[in-house]
Amino acid sequence: MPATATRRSARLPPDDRIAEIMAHARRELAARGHESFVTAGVAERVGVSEATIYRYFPTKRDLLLRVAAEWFGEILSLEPALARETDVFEQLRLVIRHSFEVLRQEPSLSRFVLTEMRTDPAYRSTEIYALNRRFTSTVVTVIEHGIADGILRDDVSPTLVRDMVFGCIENRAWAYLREKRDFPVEETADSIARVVFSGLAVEPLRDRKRVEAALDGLEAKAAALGDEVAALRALARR
Amino acid sequence: MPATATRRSARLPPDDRIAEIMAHARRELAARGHESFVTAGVAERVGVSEATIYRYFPTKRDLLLRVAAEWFGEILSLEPALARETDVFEQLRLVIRHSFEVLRQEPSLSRFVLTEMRTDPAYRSTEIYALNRRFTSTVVTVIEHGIADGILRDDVSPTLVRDMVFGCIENRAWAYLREKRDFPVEETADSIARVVFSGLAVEPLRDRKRVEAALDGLEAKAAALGDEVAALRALARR
DNA sequence: GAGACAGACTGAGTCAAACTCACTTATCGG
DNA sequence: CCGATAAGTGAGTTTGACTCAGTCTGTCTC
Repeated sequence: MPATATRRSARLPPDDRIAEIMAHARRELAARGHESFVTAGVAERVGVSEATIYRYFPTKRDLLLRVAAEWFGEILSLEPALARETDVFEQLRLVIRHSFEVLRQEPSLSRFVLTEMRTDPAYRSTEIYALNRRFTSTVVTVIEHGIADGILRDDVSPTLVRDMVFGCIENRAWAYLREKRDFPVEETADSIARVVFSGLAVEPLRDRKRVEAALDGLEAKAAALGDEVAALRALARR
Repeated sequence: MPATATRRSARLPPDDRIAEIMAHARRELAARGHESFVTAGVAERVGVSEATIYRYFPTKRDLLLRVAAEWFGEILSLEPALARETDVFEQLRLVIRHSFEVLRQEPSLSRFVLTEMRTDPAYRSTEIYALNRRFTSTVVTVIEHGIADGILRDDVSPTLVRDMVFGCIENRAWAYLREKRDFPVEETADSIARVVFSGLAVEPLRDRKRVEAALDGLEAKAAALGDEVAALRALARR
């Protein structure tokens, strides 16, 4: 073993090599963002020639896709313990806050998913799509539960609410993803949850029903009293 | 004039050449999308060498930016006659519908603005940003008017509503921008406007106040009648 | 322990597309 | 009609994705 040996990577079984490439690719993606992600950089990190990467991944895009899917999967597996929380408002707030935290902690991944994946005509057959769908569906479920419990109005499509919530999250997050401008996660999550909740709450209507019942009662009573008074007056006049 | 002359473009004053390049670049962008927009293609369309394009535009990105800004400006100048409409709900519906129409009629431009521009760290100093801001601000104005007129609740940030509305529009439009899957513009615009409007409408509260006043009146009247009846009863018993 | 072999690995390319530059030449004021 | 100005370009360079013919090595067989 000569001292000049440029410690080249030893020969490895495919699965190990693939895992190693993906691990380094993730670091490259996290560090530089997908815009300046270069295969040569990954090759150097791994200590292997570029051709080796192309042995296992047909294209750079394919490598990025697999890396992103794996990474995204790991992150989403850390879902907040929604099940334990029973309050609809609190559940909604947790999901929104978790989204913001993911966006803030992994900006490079988020940017890639948001700008590169969504534009792909094959997006819907992507693993990322399935993962994202599973994640956003928690909002739909929460809303549906709210409706079932009679807490939320039933005349609004839960998927429309989902699109509004996540669309809003993205819009708010872009300033951070672009310019690293920090923003109040807690506060924003709270505002969004509150708008959705108060906008969809069924409470005003329920109040009105109670009031209507009270009105009916009062009117009946007033009428009865009126009659009685009239009767008494007639009696008194006699 | 030999028959073999490859009708090269004649020498032109800078402004004319710039205009010509931008016109052809727009066609190229519309036809192929920004992903496969190549400067060589534009050069060929114009009938000029690639170097000529680089004489007037420092980078391909710069050319695209200027083309997009011009194009976007023209489209947004065709704003629907919102001023004439006084109904808050109707105004909201019109803005949303107009957005969908722009997205559908110019998918290549939309994709470019949505995926390439927003990611740019310098986005906020872009002309596109200013234009987009002016456009989306109509929603903020509409909401603010609604609040001022007492039609909408005043405890919700209009800019949050703006982000929800446009975020939702984008999410709904992506399926179309990706896969040319058509979608019901009218219906979706209507749904969004309705959610926002009914979610923020102040009506239930106003109703309740009127009802509370009526209740107070009735209760007072009932009490008065009760007293009178008691007095009359006493009189009658005598 | 030797020889064969599969297949992991790579050096040295090709190719496409953005971008550059030294040079050419049309046009226009005088 | 001439010369200066600047519009225009052919022939590059560069960068980065991707390819391929061939090399080398760990393992398996006998």
